[in-house]
Amino acid sequence: MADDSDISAPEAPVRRVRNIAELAGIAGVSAGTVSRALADKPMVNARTRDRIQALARKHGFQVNQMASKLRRQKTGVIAVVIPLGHDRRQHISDPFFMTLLGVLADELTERGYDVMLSRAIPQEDANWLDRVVNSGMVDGVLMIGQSDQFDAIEDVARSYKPLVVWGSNRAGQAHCSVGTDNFLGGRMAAEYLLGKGLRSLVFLGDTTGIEIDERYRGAQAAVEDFGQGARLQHMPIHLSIEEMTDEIGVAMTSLDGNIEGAVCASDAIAMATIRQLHELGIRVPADMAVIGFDDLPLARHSVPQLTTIRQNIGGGAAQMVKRLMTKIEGGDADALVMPPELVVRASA
Amino acid sequence: MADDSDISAPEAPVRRVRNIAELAGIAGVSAGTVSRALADKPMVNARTRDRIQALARKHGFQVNQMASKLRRQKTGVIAVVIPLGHDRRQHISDPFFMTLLGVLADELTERGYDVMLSRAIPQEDANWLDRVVNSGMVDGVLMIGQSDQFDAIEDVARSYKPLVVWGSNRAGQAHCSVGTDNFLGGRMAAEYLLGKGLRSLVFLGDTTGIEIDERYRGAQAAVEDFGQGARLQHMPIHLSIEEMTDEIGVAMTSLDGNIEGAVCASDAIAMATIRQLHELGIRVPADMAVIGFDDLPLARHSVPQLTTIRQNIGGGAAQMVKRLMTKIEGGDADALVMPPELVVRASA
DNA sequence: AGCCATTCTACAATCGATTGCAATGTAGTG
DNA sequence: CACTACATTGCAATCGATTGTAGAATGGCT
Repeated sequence: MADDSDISAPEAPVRRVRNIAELAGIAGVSAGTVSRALADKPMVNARTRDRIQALARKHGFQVNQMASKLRRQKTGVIAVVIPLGHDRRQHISDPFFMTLLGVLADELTERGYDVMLSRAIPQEDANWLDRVVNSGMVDGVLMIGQSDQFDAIEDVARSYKPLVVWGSNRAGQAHCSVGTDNFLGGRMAAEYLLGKGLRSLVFLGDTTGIEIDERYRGAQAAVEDFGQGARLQHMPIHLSIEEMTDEIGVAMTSLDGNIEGAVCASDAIAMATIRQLHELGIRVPADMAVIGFDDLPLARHSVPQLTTIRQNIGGGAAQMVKRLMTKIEGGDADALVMPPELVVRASA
Repeated sequence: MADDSDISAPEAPVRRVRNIAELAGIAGVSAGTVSRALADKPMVNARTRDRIQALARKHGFQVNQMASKLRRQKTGVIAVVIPLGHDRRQHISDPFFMTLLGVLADELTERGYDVMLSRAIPQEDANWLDRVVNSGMVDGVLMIGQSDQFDAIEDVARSYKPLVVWGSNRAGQAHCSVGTDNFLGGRMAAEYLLGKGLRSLVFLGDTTGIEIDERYRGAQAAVEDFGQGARLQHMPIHLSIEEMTDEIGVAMTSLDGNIEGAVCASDAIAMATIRQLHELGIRVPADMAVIGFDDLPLARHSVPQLTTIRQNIGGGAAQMVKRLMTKIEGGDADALVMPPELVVRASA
């Protein structure tokens, strides 16, 4: 009977309700009751609850998350941060970032969390991580890659629990990481090429970031162990697509002797390489074998399809989120090092 | 002299300060002064300001964003939402989404905004958009694609100003959109193939979403206008990479007669198509021409490189953000329809 | 009717930062 | 010395929702 819309026209423009107090006024109850009703607390009478919820719908009312989160000291937001440490021109749209981000976002939204995206540039902002962590905006932090910020991450991780990082695991490190055994992956890639009888190899990738450095050292180890005159040259290739393409072109023409196989630090590099070789009239894999790293969805879309070292991105993302959840709940979680897997397709 | 760290060990563990009041206590001033000092307000004495800022740094103090945002009624957060209306299995990691998201994120972080990522599934949640808009969590909303939610978007846009959508523009629509002339793009793609003497074409893409539907209708118009026995078949292909691949395989073998050219609704579809054709021993472009849509970065990485209809994603993203900013400041912004551009590479 | 147990609801404190206004202090001037 | 002007700082209200607790209302029972 206090419901005015029954009297006025059915399509009457309902006044926009901005806060709980107003809605409480309309419903003739107190703000506390409205809050409990909207939260489906059992304490409030079922009839009042339904009435209030209907009223809220009718007036298009949504509780103000800012206020709610402040009061409850819980935000329901997870930050996904991408440190662009060693290669600041690397774009956030890097295909590996994007792929992992996509899977993480799916996983998190499914659990009712919102995702906040942060791009961090350590050179410009020394306590980049602190800023995210202590902003009071997020319940936890997922990080994609360690870049060259291992120590900075360690610092924060010692006092901040809900943090999980995609990347390498060094013995005794404080932060919880989920990632692939990069050294083994690099080794597998090189061994595969060596096993095919190729002796003159090149590693394409910039080794400032620790993950790629480990891949390189793995490949090196494989070549050294193999002996028999096998050798591995090294060309640092940046990760931004624009730079990458030219650098690879230069690399291909400036290398020593006749290269038979390329171990690439990522699928993106591998694809750019294949394309450059194609333009130089060098056939893959007949004239040169190319092996990638990551096994991104697009690895299957190249021609020839990419032979690559697979990281289990989907499984890894799920594990990152799972570990983060237990950490948010106060538990502890250990690091996860997943075995890489050789995926033989057509490029090597 | 009140500074205890000068007396105790240099690496003394400093107590973690959680709020302004605590820091104010340490500094011997009031909370208000601390707030002003940290915000660099000119009102506070330079010496006190520096002292307080130093203290804040030392104790690793960051103002609580939740509280700050609540008080200031401004969040500094922009939501980027992706409606998965017609194709819920479409993954958030779709390459077009990811590419646009990447550019948007770069653009927004540069302006000091944080980015909140939302995946919306209209079937499961009728007022998905309302929820984002009225959560009090964001200052504005950017939407990637309209999917089949044109009306829902219109509804919200009528009362909610700071909303900009990537997608099509229909005469008289209420929401501000930035996008490509999809009809013209589809037409250009088909005309290009027709101009090469190809007569039997197929359009690959599901037309439930309005953008792709317009591309299809553009291609149709081109074929009809051309006459001379040219014809266009249609195969709906879903957008998730997993489904796509099989569907294309089926499509290629079940189509009527000898297809000479494929107009693809996206680069992702085009690349999957090229690969499938490669496996069937059909050469591109010698046996069949394939033209994509989008010109994603990866279009240059396929072999052969993709001929495609270019959408100006970078420019469009910049325009979306610019329009959103003027809308946030209370201004008005009109829609932008960008001309597509034919990029001829090697696949057609 | 009277009493107890049970359910609901209202009140008020709280989360942490911001900001208008009042109050204090200091310097400058006649 | 008195008084004004200005620079700083403190006080307290406020943003909007949540929640412990006290008290009111209801129902059942003797």
